[in-house]
Amino acid sequence: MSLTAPNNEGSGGARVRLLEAAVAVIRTKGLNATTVDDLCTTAGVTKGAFFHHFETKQHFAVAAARYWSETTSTLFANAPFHEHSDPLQRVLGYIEHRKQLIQGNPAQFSCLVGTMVQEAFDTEPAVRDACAQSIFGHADTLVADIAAAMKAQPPVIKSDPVAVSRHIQAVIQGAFILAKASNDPSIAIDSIEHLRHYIVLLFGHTTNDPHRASKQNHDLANKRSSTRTRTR
Amino acid sequence: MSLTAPNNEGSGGARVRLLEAAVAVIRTKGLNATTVDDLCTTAGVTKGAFFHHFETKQHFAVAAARYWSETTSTLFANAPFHEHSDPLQRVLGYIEHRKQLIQGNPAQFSCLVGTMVQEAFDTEPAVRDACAQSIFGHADTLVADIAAAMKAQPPVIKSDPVAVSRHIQAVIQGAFILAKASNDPSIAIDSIEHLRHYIVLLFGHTTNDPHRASKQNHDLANKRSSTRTRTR
DNA sequence: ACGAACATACCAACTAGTTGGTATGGTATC
DNA sequence: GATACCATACCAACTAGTTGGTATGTTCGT
Repeated sequence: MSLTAPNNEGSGGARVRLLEAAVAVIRTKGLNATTVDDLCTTAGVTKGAFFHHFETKQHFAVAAARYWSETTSTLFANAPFHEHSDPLQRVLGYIEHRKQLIQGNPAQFSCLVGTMVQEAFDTEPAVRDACAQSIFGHADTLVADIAAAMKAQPPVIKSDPVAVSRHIQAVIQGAFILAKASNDPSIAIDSIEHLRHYIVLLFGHTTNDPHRASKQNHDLANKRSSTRTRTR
Repeated sequence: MSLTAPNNEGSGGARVRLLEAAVAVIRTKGLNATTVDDLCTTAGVTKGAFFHHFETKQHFAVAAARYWSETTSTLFANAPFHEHSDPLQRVLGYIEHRKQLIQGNPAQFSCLVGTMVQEAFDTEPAVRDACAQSIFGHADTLVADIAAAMKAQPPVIKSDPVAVSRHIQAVIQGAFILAKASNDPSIAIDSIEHLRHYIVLLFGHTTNDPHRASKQNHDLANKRSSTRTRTR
């Protein structure tokens, strides 16, 4: 067993440690303000390790976006809201799930790729595309349920399931910006709540019953082991 | 008259030229990627002028946020949607107005302070606060109309006018992020359209009449001289 | 002539990326 | 089953270029 290893993870961990560091640091400072040295210090590795695993900082940003996609998609795939039998309840359960993830500092609950794409969209196409794949790939996971809900009960305003799934992401991303500006998560939560109202109204549930979906979701969460770690 | 002046605006213009440059450059590259030299080159002035007018780059960012607030608030104050007699139509007119401003490159229609706050919220409180004042100050301009609309016709789900005004801003900000990621303004437009649907549904107008507010707004715009320059 | 509004030249600190080297674990050979 | 060989993972020191900021002029309106 190695006694000289400076980190306590043994060999092979630098890459993942750097990507984890990216999630933490870039969400607080943004992509351009995050230096390679920042990342190395946070990850507990040296610059040599960084450029061994990643050709350039830009390549690293792309890898970070993909890493973000992979880790978050796993979390959402295992979230309890999928167990609802009704597709509309699954959609509302997703929104409720997103709402419950919003707490603490914006750097802890906001979206890595939403932050990065603002800085990279016009200057680094590769990073932008990786962020786009992350956002729209995530949105796509909602389309089937939205479409099924529309088939079961036609919306009061004719809508495209894909466009609705993207609108949901837009509201969430916008809520993060307002939370960052105000330094107050509750403002983001309020906006997600309005998003939930919209979906409810869109499917003709005009009665105001704010606790219904929320309660069902909560019950499901208690049935399982709560696997909350972080948000998207 | 000066013959030696390197810029064609005469003396005293450097400050405004730098602030105009900030709007253009920061919206495409972000705050941290924008160097002081970038700003000076774009503005056609030298570094000496920059640091004559602004103590530090951070102070400049605060000034840019305030300048953004001032210029955009003037534009919105003079927009034609205020002429609607019905408060709900004024709110829908605002949304329609925002939708029509979305075209071309995201750098041309997206929000300066929404971009900046993502980079500055945790590292530069002064910049964050200036951005917050810009966003929430703008949202506040909608509150009176939303409240009046609610008094005239109670919403189907009880809502706070302030929270609704902020939700509107959240959707718009989120729409910008999706437009940047996809490099496609139409995705942002789709989301604003869903926002309009939400307001319509919230006030009980369950009939799908998508052309009504849009048409009225368009008629108003034709009555006046179109003063479109740029968005917020 | 005097201060406000610039311009020019410069610097110390920082940044992405490089170089040359070391530690380690696996594998083929005998 | 020891040894030579090698690829991968990593480290410390260095470099060329960039960055925010400064020190010292110069110009111009009044």
